[in-house]
Amino acid sequence: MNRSLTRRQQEIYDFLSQHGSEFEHPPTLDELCNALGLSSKGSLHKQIQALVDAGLVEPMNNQRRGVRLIQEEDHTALPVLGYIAAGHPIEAIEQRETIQVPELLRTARPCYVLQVRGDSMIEDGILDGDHIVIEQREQARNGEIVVALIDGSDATLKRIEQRPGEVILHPANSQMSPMRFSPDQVSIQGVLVGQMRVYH
Amino acid sequence: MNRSLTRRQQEIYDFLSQHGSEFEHPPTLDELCNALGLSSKGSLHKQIQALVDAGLVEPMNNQRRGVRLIQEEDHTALPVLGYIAAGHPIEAIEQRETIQVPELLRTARPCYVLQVRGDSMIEDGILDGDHIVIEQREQARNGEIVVALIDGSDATLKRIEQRPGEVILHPANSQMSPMRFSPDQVSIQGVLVGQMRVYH
DNA sequence: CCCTTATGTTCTATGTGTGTTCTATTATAG
DNA sequence: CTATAATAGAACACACATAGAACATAAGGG
Repeated sequence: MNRSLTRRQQEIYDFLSQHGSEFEHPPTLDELCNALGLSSKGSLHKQIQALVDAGLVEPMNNQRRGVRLIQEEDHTALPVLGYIAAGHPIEAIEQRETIQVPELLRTARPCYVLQVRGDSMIEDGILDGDHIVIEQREQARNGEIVVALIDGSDATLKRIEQRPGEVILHPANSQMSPMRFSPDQVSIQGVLVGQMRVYH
Repeated sequence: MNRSLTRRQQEIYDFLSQHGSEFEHPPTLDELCNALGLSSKGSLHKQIQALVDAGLVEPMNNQRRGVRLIQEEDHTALPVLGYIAAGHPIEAIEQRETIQVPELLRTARPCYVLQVRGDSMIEDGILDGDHIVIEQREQARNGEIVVALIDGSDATLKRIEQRPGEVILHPANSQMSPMRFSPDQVSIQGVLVGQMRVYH
């Protein structure tokens, strides 16, 4: 889809990117002309139409200040919802953040990313600061590592064991003990499908 | 398809590779002529046409600045060179393989990916089967985890400690012992900058 | 509600940068 | 010598860009 833009179109696109991050409202055609050193908004309009056709700018049907860039979503990116530390609610990140996730590390189902806090899974090779990829689903098989919500408030990352009448959450840290709950206390938020770590 | 290029064609191709990584827009034929010391764009055009026929350059149908190299490279992908197991040469993969690597997990320098075999770094959270991202360089700071080549043949992934007159490679496995070498026995192949694991 | 103003849309005309094609000439290798 | 590669240069065709006028539509004020 990223067809080649002409030099001028690229210039206009770059200016729009720049402008969009600085000002709340898109510019008018006249303002654009002024900024780009053009004297004919008719010419400019033609260029912008090319960007619309290229799928980079929203179609502006007679709207004022309608020159808005289409923010094309990166299909390889997933939202980073926040931090997960054993025994605390998931701590949301202020502004919406995303991170690229290789296809290999995700599944066809909806996934999201959390950042790990703490050492509760250290013996399974999940360290403090790691990014983990979670597949969003409400059921898990025994032995899977899940994001579990306890009593509707506290989230934790543990290996799950579901027995008749009870649910056991196993940490991977010999200094911590498995936790037992009744099934109605525990709701599964997702299952671990990938993990990433930065060393630099 | 990859028929042999003539001397001039190779030269042009090389220049285009160079240019493409530096400038956003492809050059015009005139610019190319100038850069290559030609005075006839007609001649150049013929050469470029040969590159098009060879499948190395996109067909430029009357487009301005249409001299683009064909590149199907996914910029988020890195080559997977093979498996690394302590004390063996890196086992190359038959067919060239690549894997997507998030920007966060790589650096600006050239990087490649290996897959880990064995548990020698298990206590640092690097498990059998993990994919690791290696930044290609020949020097390392003490404490960094490196791909080291011992005696020119055996590759291994260890934490490095460089002392005057000796190099110590530390595994992260209490059942294994640090290994000592003289500096001329050890050559650093790269430094660990990222790690990924699949759980599904 | 109408009028004005600001702004987006459409059209024609024009210039020029740039790719294309051609012919002719000169190297270079076998 | 012959064939291939490489070059120059002219002539051409078209993509790209621009200006400017005229028209259409939205927004706001009286």
